[in-house]
Amino acid sequence: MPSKTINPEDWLAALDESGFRVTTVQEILIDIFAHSEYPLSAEQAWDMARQSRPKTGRATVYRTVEKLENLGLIRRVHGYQGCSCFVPTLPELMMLFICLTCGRTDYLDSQPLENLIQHSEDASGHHITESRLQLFGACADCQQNA
Amino acid sequence: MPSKTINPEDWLAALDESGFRVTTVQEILIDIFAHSEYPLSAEQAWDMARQSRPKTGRATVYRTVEKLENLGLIRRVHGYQGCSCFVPTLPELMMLFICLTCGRTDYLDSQPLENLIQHSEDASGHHITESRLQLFGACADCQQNA
DNA sequence: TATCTAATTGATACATGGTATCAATAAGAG
DNA sequence: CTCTTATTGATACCATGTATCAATTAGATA
Repeated sequence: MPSKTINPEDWLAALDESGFRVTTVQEILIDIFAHSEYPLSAEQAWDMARQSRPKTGRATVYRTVEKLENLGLIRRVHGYQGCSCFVPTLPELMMLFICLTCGRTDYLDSQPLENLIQHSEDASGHHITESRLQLFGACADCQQNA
Repeated sequence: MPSKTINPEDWLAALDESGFRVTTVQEILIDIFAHSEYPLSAEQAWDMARQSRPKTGRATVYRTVEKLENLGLIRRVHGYQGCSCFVPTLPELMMLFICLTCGRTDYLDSQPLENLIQHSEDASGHHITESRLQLFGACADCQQNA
């Protein structure tokens, strides 16, 4: 089972190493995304950021979300309620599962996906450089409580 | 290798069977989507529809696209240039490959995906009811012409 | 610590993609 | 052919995201 630990310190270090400044707003947003169990939109993140820092600007949040996405720290969720939410990226390539009942996300071992890609490349002749897989359904907990 | 034939007649029949009226605009749009090699946005479809019927309204196109999506005749592509384009749905569940060079789509056999889902269900305890997989890269043709 | 410079920010205006409204039109059942 | 109502087009509207630009602030340097 893959590790599911996310460390905000590492994100700040990644910002720094990429030549960006470490600012208050970015610290707040990193903390928000790193600790959320649910996918968050920029708009939701803005609401949450203003709870701890009311004058936070909307554009700043959108810019920071874009920056975090470009750095690979968060990734976009292509869900059933649109495609504007983000979850933390885990170090290894992992498949994302989203529970349609409680909304929580889980990361699954991606070895089967790597096998699938290899197989599909061989069968089709295409060279596959990127993949995007998401799984939806009822998580183990929600099945029990149904 | 799965069949890749799309028949506009079947789409019109599907509209009819679902209790919708078969109108000129919908015929035009069905023809556009059924014959496009590339994913099309509602906006692009609107432009194309107006070439054969200039007074076609924008809202009508958006409504028709939504209807076709709800009927399962077209499906949304979650691509790198946004998530607002659609491709025809093929009868069987198939994995979508999109060439990042020429933009064309290809449908691959989805048996490996079904195996993957089965495996992930067993390993995680989640009940998976929906999946969304897209593959990106260079198609066989574009590799040769590179 | 004080100074300096450019990255970052917030406010605003703007652009894009999509939806609600509603009178006019047209599909298709009788 | 008539009638009912789904569908349409025009318009206004909304939501999400982006460009602009003066003000602020991180953090390097003195």
